[in-house]
Amino acid sequence: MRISKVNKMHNLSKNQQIIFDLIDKSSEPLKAYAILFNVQKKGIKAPLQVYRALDKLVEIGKIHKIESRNAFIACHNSSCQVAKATAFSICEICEKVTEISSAGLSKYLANFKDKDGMKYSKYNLEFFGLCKKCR
Amino acid sequence: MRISKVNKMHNLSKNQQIIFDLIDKSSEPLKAYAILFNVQKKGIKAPLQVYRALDKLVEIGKIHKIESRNAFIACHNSSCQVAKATAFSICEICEKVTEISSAGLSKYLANFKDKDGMKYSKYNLEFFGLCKKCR
DNA sequence: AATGTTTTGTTATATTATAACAATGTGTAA
DNA sequence: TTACACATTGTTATAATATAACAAAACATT
Repeated sequence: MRISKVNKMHNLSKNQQIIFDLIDKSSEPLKAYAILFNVQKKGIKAPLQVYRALDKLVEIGKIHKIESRNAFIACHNSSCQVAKATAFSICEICEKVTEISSAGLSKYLANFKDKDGMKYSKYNLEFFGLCKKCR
Repeated sequence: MRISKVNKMHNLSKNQQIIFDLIDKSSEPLKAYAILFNVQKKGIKAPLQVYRALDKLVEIGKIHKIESRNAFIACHNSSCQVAKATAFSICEICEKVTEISSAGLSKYLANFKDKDGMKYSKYNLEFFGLCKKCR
């Protein structure tokens, strides 16, 4: 049943919930092994358990990977619909990362056509600069 | 001498030149250890020698890192001026990567202001989709 | 020639991520 | 409810990516 699968509520599994809660509570992006150390007391002992949960959470849009930092943050866009069209600002001093939700930006990028007239509904954009505090 | 330093021609060092040549001739992004294996016959034996050259080449804009792939491609923008404002399209099937040079896109992104009115002159954008051949 | 800087060479190690396999749990439909 | 498909877990081992620390050589100014 394709459609119900796609639309289905994602009840997180035990490990997924533990790891999502940790990332969601964090004020900064978390790296996989930082997560591992933090959840060892909860019985998650191996890197693979962490990576599997991270993969799933990324797939369903609950978290995003900051590619330039190999770190993960919870999605704070409207109900995590925007799993595949992400934009972030990253402070080069304090490493603060903020998810950007700008209708204008996402519209512009979703409609962008390359030289071959090709459009892309999936993208990841990382802006770098100095945040308010570090400026 | 600050100014001459900033503007100076980058005569590549021996290792930098070897590694740049390899990347420049490649039709696809190269990973660090793939580079290492390819240049061992030229006397570059250790990962660190590769990473140092890569760091420098990225810094001076001769190559770019494709963050989502941990791979490197030569810059094909007009004389590599655009070291810090990069955009790529990536085919999710064949992994072909193309650097996008669009005046409109770079203008839009350079002028983009976030909620705090903050602008960013440095960014990296990766589009994902299917290339012509794989569509 | 003296000086500061960059680059190199080298060994070791840290960090990030996946392979392979067996077992257990969960949702769904007959 | 039982059986089936599928997702998740647990585990050990290993692959892939990247940096630390230190000494020596090369290079570019003065």
